[in-house]
Amino acid sequence: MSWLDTGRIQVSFGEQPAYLRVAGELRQQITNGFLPPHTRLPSQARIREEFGVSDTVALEARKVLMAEGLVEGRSGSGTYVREHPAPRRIRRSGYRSPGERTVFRQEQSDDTVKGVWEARSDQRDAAPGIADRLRITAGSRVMRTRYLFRVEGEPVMLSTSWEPLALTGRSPVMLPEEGPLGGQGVVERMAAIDQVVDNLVEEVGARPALAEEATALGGVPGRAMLVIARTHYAGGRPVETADVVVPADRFRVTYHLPVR
Amino acid sequence: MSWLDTGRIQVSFGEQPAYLRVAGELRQQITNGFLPPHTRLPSQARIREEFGVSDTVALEARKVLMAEGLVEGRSGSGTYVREHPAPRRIRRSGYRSPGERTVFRQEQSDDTVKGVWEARSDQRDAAPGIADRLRITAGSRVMRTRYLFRVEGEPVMLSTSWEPLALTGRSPVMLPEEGPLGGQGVVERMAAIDQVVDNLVEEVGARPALAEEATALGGVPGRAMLVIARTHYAGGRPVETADVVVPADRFRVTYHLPVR
DNA sequence: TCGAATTTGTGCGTATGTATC
DNA sequence: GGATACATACGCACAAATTCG
Repeated sequence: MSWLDTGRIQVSFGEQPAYLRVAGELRQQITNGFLPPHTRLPSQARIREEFGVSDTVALEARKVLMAEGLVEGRSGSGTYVREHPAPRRIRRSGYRSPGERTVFRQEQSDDTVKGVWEARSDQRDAAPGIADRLRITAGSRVMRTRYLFRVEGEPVMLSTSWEPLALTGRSPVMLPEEGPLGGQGVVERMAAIDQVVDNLVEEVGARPALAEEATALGGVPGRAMLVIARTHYAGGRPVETADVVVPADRFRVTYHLPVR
Repeated sequence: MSWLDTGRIQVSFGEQPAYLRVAGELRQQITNGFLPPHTRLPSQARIREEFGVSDTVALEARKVLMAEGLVEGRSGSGTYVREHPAPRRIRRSGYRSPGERTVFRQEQSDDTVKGVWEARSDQRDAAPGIADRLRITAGSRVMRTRYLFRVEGEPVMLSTSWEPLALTGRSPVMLPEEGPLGGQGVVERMAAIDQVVDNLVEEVGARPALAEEATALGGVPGRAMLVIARTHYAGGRPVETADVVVPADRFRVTYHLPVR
C-alpha cells in the first residue's frame, strides 16, 4: 500500500548505496583534475538534479567527501575542493648532524623554514603511561616540558617531554631550556651528566585531536593528528621520553633505514 | 504556521548540535566504563526516547561514534562498544631477521599472531605519483600487486606494491607471489636479479580512509588510517615502492634507531 | 523450521537556522 | 535585503540481517 500512496521508488542497483556511488563519481572528478582545488562542487540541489537522487543522498555523498578531507563545506557559500599541500617532512635517521642541535631542528629538520618555539617546564608526578615509558615507578617526580613550535608565526607542532628527576635533579641540565646547555638537544644535555644516549625508539601513531590540542594548533577537535612517542635511551635505560603532536594532513615522518 | 501545524519544535541550546550532545553523553558512558566493551548501545529507538530526540539525531549520533571507532554497528543486531585493544606494533628497523621472510611478517612483525594474505597482481601504467617514487617516467609499465592481510580471519591491513617492469619484466621474479621465490620478501627477490637492496625509506602519514579502504577493512569512510609509503633502494635506485594502510586506532609503527 | 519482532542501514521529503554572496 | 547554500533537524518507509520464541 504505502509505496502506492506515496509514489516513492527505491531502486536497488545491487552493488553499492546511491550516496557512495555519487561520492565516487565526484571523487573521480576531483582526483582526475576535472574539479581542481578551490573550485566549487555542484550544490546539493544541483547534485540532486544531475545525478537524479534525493536531497539526502546528495547530502550523504558530500559528507563522505568531507570526511575524507577532499572537500570542505562552507556554510552559505558552497562545497570547495581542498588544496592538498605538500606535507612537511619530519626527517629521522637516528644520528644527528652537528647543525641540528636544537630540539626544534631535531624534530623539524626542514632547512628551508625557520621556526621558533616557546617552552614551559614544571615538576609533577609521573602518570602511569609516562612512568611505563621511562621505566620508573608511577608517581615518581619528573620534569615535564611543553613546547609550542611556530613556523612563520603559525603554531604547527606541540611537544611534551618528560625526564626523570631522579636523573637530572640537582644538575645543571635539570631545566631543558635554561642553564649553560639550555635549548640544546637531549643527547648533549644528557652527555653533560654522563648519560651517553645511544638509542632512540619512536612510535608513530595517529588519533583524533584532543580539544586542547585543537585549540593550540587552530583546528577542530577530532582532526587527525600524528603522534610520535619518542624515547631516548642511554645504555638501555630510558632518559627522556616525549610526545610530538602535529596535524596529520600537514606532516609526514620519514625514516631512512639501512638494510642488513 | 508550519511549526504550529506540525507541532515540531527546534530548541537551540546555543552551544552544540543535538547529535553531538547525544554522542558526547554516550561517549562519556563508554569511556568511564558504564558501557564496557562488547555491550550494546541503546538502539536507535531507545536513544530517541531516552534523549527526547528525533530518529535522525539518534542516527547521526551513532554515526559520530562509529566514525571515531568507539562503536561498531551490526546490521540487524545492534551497535556494540568496541574492544580497545592495545595497538598492534609494526616494528621496523631496516634489517630483517632470517625468520621474517614473507611480506606479511616483514610488515607485521608480530610474532604472537599468525596472519594470512591474499594478493592480486596486474600490469599497468605508472601514475605520476608512483612514477615519481620509482624515479621512472610516468606511464611506464609497472607490476602492481595488491594485498589484503587478515589476522584470525579479520582483514586488518591493505598494501599495494609497485615494481618497474623495466627491472623485473621477463625475469622469474616478475610476479611477486608466484615462481620459485613467490611470497618471499622484496630483498630476496631483487637479489635473484642482482639487485642488492641496501636502503629503505619509509614515510609515515595519516589520512582519512577512502571509501574503498573502509569497505575492505570494515570501517566507515573518514576513519583515520596510518599510511606507510615504503621504498626499497638498490644502489640508490628505487626498485620497489608500496603503500601500507592500516587503521590508525589499532596500529603503531615503531622505529628503533641507533644514535650517532 | 518457521515466522514475527527488532535493529541497522539506506533513502525520501520537508522545514528551518544561519552564513555568505 | 534577497538569493543561495550549507547544516541541522523532524518524520517516515523499507530492505536486509539478526534474534528469538
